Amino acid sequence: MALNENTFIGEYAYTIDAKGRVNIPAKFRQVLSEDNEQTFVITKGQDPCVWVYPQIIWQDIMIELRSLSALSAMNRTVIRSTTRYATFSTYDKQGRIQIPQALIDYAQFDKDVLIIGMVNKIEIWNPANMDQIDQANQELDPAAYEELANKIIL
Amino acid sequence: MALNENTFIGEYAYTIDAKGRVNIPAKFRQVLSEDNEQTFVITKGQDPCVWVYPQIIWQDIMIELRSLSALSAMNRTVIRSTTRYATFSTYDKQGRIQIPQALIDYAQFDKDVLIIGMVNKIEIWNPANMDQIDQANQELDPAAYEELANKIIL
DNA sequence: TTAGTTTGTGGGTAGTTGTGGGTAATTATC
DNA sequence: GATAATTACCCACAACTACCCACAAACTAA
Repeated sequence: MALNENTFIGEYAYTIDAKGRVNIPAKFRQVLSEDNEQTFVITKGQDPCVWVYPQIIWQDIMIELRSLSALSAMNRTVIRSTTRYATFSTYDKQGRIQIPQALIDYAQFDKDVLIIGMVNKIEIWNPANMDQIDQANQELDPAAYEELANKIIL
Repeated sequence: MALNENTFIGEYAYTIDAKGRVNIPAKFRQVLSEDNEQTFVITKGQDPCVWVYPQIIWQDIMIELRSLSALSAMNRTVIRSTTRYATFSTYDKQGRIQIPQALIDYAQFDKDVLIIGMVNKIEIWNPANMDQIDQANQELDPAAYEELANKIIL
């Protein structure tokens, strides 16, 4: 795999139009591997946002989910929540994907959206929700956050 | 890896032009390893400055981030805050990279900038901020200096 | 010193990108 | 099966970006 294939980083302020279409940032389209065939899987995020996977990555997620035992109620919940809202979507000639209405409602999209590269997937947020949630997560356990961040930042 | 590959030292006074472009010092370009493909990752520094990684070094950060499960809210926050302000940037024929507007604002760049080699990454400062912050940091905790002495021989 | 090369800085132009909207095809509803 | 609603595909355009050329200053070598 080429150096940065299917690796998404950065933040982009875009809009969602009346038809529920959102542009995939050009930089994200450029790092998509060929075998993705311009197709993403759009699903519900764990946070109040929308997750968008390249279909190649999604296949790996499916394999992982398959390996989870269905005996655990927790496992079943995880499988259900990631699978339930998932749809395939190929972007149009302008590079836009269509967000299903159910997810627009869930993530409370109005017009402006924030698109964030999350390495192996893409998050789409209502900007108003973003900072609020992120802040709250960080304050859950500042010490643990600090430790983890220090381990990663070079 | 050759001895001085991707190792940046020294300080350079350059300017940022109206289009937000900054020159990468020739000496820095010369020590870049081939596999960097003339590409850097530009992101927000911990101090009020801009950090620039060769993409090879950034790759290590990405590997760490990929290993974090998205089921943990804390992990998601760490990934988000790490990648949010980051962009890939290949330098142009004149050896310049483009600094995103958000980072120009954050680091308060006007026209003059100070470029500092930080061994495995590069820092870009507004010269006015530089002295001030550096001074403050040194006075922060003399004891911490002593502690560091046990780990590093200068 | 002088000529040739490299380096830093500025700006013009063509192509790309984000966004809006129109029309035809498809699907759903009665 | 007819009509309405939705979706897919196409075109248009302003704003932005990448790429190219130019040039002066700094450096290098003879």
